[in-house]
Order: sequence, then C-alpha cells, then structure tokens
Amino acid sequence: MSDVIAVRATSDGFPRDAGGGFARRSRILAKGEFLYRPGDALRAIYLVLDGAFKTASTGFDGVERIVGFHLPGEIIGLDGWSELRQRCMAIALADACVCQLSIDQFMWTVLGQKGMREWTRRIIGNCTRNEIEHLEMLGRRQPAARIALFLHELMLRSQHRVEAGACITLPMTREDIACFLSLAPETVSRGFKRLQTMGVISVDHRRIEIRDATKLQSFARSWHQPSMRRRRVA
Amino acid sequence: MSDVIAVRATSDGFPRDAGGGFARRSRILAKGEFLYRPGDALRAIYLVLDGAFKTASTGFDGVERIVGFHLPGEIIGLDGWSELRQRCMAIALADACVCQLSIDQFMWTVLGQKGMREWTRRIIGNCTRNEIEHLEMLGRRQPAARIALFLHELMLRSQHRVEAGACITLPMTREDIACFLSLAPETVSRGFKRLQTMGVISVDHRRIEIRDATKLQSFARSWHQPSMRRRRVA
DNA sequence: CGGCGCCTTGACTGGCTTCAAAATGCGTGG
DNA sequence: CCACGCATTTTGAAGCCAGTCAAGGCGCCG
Repeated sequence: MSDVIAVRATSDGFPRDAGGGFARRSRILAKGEFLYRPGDALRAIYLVLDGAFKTASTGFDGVERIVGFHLPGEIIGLDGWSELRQRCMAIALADACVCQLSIDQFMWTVLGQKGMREWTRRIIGNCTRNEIEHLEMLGRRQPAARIALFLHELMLRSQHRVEAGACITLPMTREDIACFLSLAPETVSRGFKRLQTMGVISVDHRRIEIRDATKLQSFARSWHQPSMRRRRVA
Repeated sequence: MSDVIAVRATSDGFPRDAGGGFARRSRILAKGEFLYRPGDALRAIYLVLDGAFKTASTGFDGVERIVGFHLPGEIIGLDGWSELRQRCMAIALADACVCQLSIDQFMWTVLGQKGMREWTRRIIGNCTRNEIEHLEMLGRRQPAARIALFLHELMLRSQHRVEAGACITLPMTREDIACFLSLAPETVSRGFKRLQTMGVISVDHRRIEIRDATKLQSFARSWHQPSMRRRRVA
C-alpha cells in the first residue's frame, strides 16, 4: 500500500483521531471476494484502503447492474441505509483492503461527536456526487462521450489530476465498464479504439494513457443534445 | 393539502416532535419557480409538503439533465452536500409548498439528538435508493421497459400501492420524462401508446390509469439483457 | 504447451433518433 | 364567450448507429 494511498485514506476517509476514538477493523479481500451481498444485514460502512471494488444490484432476474466503482479513499455501504439490509453486492475487483466501522458505532458514537459531522456530510455528499456523475454519463447519447466522461472521472478520482501523459490501469473488465455505462462490451471496445485513433488516449489492454487532456474533456462534454432546439436553458 | 399528504409528511419527513424542537419555515412556490439554483450556497434541506419538483444539473453547455423528481414527503437538497454549494437546480413542477430546515441547524443540532439519527439515516438512504432506481431505469435497453419502470416507481412513491384501477396524474411534461429517461420525447409518446395498446395502462394526456398491474411489472422487469449468455449471475 | 477468458474486429439487422408537420390543449386578451 | 397564439403532444417517414451474432487474436495461468 503506497504512501499516497495512506495519505488519501486519512484526508478523505476516517479522521485519524476522532475524539474518543472507535474500533476500526481492517479486512483483506482476495480478487473476486464479496464484501457483502444483497440482503445482508446492514453491519458497517467501509473505507477502501487498497484495491478497487464494484457495487452491483441484482435485478429481478439475477442480472447484475453495476451501480458504481470504488477506489481507495472512497466509501462503500450506503446502499443499505434505506432498508437496513444491503441492496447491492460489493465485490473486490482486485486484492483489496478495507477499513470497516460498525454501523452502530457510527450511528450512536460518531454522529454524536461534533468533529465527525463535517466528515459525515462530506462522505454522504461524495456518494451523492458520484451517483450524479453516473447519471451524467448515462445521459450522454454517444458512446464515445460516455466513455470519455468515464475515463475523465476515473482519472479525477484516482489521482486528482487530468493531464497529458497521465496513465491509469483499469481495475475492471470491459464487460463491467459496458454494464456500468449501459453499453455492449463491443461498443466499449470500439469506443476506446475510436478515442485512440483520434489521438485522445492510448490503449494497451487495461492501461490507458491520456494523450490529449483537452480533447478528452471536450469529448466528455460534447453531446448531441436530444432536441437541442427545444430544450430551454432555464 | 390532503390528509394523506399530511400523514406522509410526518411519517416520512421531519418528526413532529424532535426533542428541543427547531425552526421550521415553510415556503410557497409557484409553478416554474426555482427552489435553488446551481452554485447557490448550501443553506437548507427541504421537505416537499405539496406539489412536485424536479432537480436538474446543468451540463457544461447549459443543457439540463434531470436528476430526479420529488413528490410530497420526499427530501431535496442533498446535491449540495459535497461542495457546500448546490450542484443542481430545483424547480417546482406545479404550485408547491416545502418545509425548510437550515443546514446549520441540521448539522449542529439535529445530528446531535439521538432521536434524529434514525430519521437521518432513513432520508439519506431513501435518496440513495431513488438514485439506484434511476440507474435501474436507464439500464433498461427498451424504452417501453424504462417507461414501465418509471410509472411503476412513481406509483409506489405517490401512493404506496400498485394495482389495477390506480390512477396518477403526471406532474411533469413528456419532455421532462424523456430527459429523465434519456430518450427522445417522441419515443416517450410512442412508448405510452404502445403500453396502452397492449392494455397495460390507459393514457389520457397526463392522467395515467393502471389497467393491468401484473403486466406493468413484467414489462418493468423484462429486459433484453445485454449479452445475457455471458453475464454471470454471481 | 494447451485451455480458457478477455478483448478485438467484421458484417448485418432492428429500432430509436431525427426531421417534419399536424392535432390538441391551455392561457390570454379582445 | 370566443378567437387567437403558443406550448405540448402526437403521428408519419427515413436514416443512422448501437446491438447482436460470429469469428479470430491475445494474454494468463495451470
């Protein structure tokens, strides 16, 4: 686990010293292992320390819909807050490590501490933010735009900087990306290729290099608006 | 404002008697009025008492993307929790009334009261839940399935019962629905018609009557899965 | 070395988007 | 009360593009 991750875990995650302090248990997961499954009782919230996760909700027919990806420094577990049981499943995309905080402690101890409220607001806000980002992606009509937005967002979250030369290794398969963006895997593949052909990125299996951050942004923002003429700007 | 709404506002919304009590201001909005705009400082969270709202995030080009619809008993305002400024705009779809609770009070008073934490958990959970539902809709490939799921969800939220004979008046335009579902308005229109032709619903402008709740569900659940053969059931 | 996933590539089809125009409803003002 | 204009909704026809099916390449791990 790199220093960078340790630092981020502190700045974005659980405060290092939170007043009375509370039990923190860390847990190691192998690639493919479940952190929790749909229907599990709501037990804890989890801070990703290392590795990566996906959360997916099983549809009625057992088909999985990917709700989100979670990188080091991010929180997993809010999907259970409504029903007191987990609605989604959380799966490690690679060997991973999480820090878990019991939900009881969170509700009865943490929320009662003034210093924790700011932290609470932020993690909740970030969860909402990520979901809005997801909706933003799915709203884009053209696959290339969805993919560009996906990459841009992933870069932002993984290293807080989007610039030419930046490089990222995707922790998820093309199929997962496709599911997340509601596209066919083949379309994702073709989308990557198209972006590569246009000199925006460089693709080598799961390694993606940004070659032109400006173009990436403009692709992410471009959007054949559905009936642009009619839409009021408000 | 009907009794039903008053009851729901109490059961789903602010507790009637929350210990020390806190300032509640209600606000009346005319149809089309903004509750807040993108960039506004985070001031409060809002409980919808009557009417309906839409929250939309303006894309980079000023095109609006609809993030969600909000019915009586539901909460608006979490989109500002990440950045301390509202990310979305909230607009009244009809003459409406909200109860607002200052964010400072919420953070410093409400979270400190044991009795409020359960409520807090639930509203946050419901917000997450609604967003997952939205993702679920956008994941459906066929427009008819998205529309069916949309109607089904709206029925659930507006009267907690989905059965034949149930009737609902949509507060939003076809264009809003189209934007929410990421479809063309024409496609929404044709989708409604198709569901009507098949005897699932009966459409009279914005009045929708459920004629066959079972069929509606099966439509909402049906899904030409993207590459069904490959997708693992986990 | 061989099996197995994962990823890529190609051709075809279907359905949604788009463009265009008519119909309907609603609010406004005479 | 009616006439008008605007917004919304519906309907029709045509083109495009993502999904699907199928096959081939590549890396990974046993």
